[in-house]
Amino acid sequence: MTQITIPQPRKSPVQARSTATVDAILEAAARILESEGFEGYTTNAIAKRAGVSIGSLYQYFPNKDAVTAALVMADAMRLHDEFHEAAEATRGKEFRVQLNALIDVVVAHQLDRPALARLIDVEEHRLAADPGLQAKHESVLALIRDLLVANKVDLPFDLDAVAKDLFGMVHGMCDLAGDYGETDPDHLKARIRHAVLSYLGGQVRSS
Amino acid sequence: MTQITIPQPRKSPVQARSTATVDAILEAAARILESEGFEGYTTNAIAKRAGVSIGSLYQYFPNKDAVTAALVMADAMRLHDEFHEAAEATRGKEFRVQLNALIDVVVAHQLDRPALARLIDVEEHRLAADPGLQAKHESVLALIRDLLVANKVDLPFDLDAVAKDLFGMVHGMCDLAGDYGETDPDHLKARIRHAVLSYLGGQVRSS
DNA sequence: TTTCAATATGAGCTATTGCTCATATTTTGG
DNA sequence: CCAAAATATGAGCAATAGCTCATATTGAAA
Repeated sequence: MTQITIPQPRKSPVQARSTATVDAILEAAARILESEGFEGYTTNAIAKRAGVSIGSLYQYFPNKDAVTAALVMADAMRLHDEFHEAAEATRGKEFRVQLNALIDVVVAHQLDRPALARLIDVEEHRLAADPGLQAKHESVLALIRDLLVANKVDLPFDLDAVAKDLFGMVHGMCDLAGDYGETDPDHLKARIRHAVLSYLGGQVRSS
Repeated sequence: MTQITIPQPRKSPVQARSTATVDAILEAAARILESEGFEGYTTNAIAKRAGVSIGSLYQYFPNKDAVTAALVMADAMRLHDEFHEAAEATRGKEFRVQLNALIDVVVAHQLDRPALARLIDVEEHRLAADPGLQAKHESVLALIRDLLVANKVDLPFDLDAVAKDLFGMVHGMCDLAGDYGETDPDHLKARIRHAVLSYLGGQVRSS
């Protein structure tokens, strides 16, 4: 596995104009990845679709990987924030309600743009060195684990592993559902809830 | 999503010599994907690593995608065959035993070369048009579903969806375990069994 | 208004990629 | 042993990638 280092942005945007440029570039990058895959994912294509010159792109991103890294980071951030919001919004409620809220977030995030999610996943691995990314992931898993601890879940496995398992299984089920073009998100959610709740077994009672 | 058609092999190898060449090319392709990712995955690199001239590669594969398609197909075939063997070997035994055998196959397949498995997954999507591939997948899912039917699993979801869910969740758990560098496959298997068995809930009894 | 920093532009350089083709070598069947 | 078929070779072409840089435009502070 080749090691990849992502240099810091060449310039930080200070005027409103340039922030818009950066945003347009990231949005264009996402859209191209989604519609063309890695094939059409070139810096020239990104710039063109963003309605921006190639020179502008390279004024804010030192290289192609930096664009991708920013895209991946934005995605991770979104999941992270939505996850924490959902946890906040259901604080103190029934364990089952809290779990459902978190499941909804992950399902929505994954089903929103399935093709994009999958490719971001791959790039996420290639750029895994980025400590910021790992921190976001750890944070999401930690939140799940805390929820398990708070609700005194007791299983023959350590809770870190359980947190990973839950996240992984939800992810995996969404992926395959996306592949087979499942249309009804509620049916999927129902099954995922069933999977999660039964994994946690007798542990899920009303408070 | 750009549509991709994979032309048939230019020539079919007939002598032992050329079969070896084809094998070497596929093995090299796998190894490069695994160690360098999409970055280093070029036809020239594949030929070089296979110890074969670039001309030879293009004598058996009409283009780069054809190499990838063959690689993906070989991988799908391996999983498919191992899956059926495991099902055969445990035919008539307890449901739980049969399930465990199938889980072992998937875990082994996924944990064997995790990085390769993930990239193959992506390419599998890009080349999803291939009917042969889809057939293998359907076949694997059908086998799971048959197992569920034979054991009179009764859940509030249709069994096709359940089969997908089981496959997806196992896949997802393996993926994440691989990401976090879990070393002990037995611990992972134990958790996966727990997840699968509890999803199937009270349905899993001794025959 | 003037001045300078911030931002934008895109022609085009260099490196690399997928791939071809004319040629050489090996194997096989008679 | 010999032709014809199968296989192997690799220099190099056309296309395209990532990226630079000299130049132009815009915005804001004075």
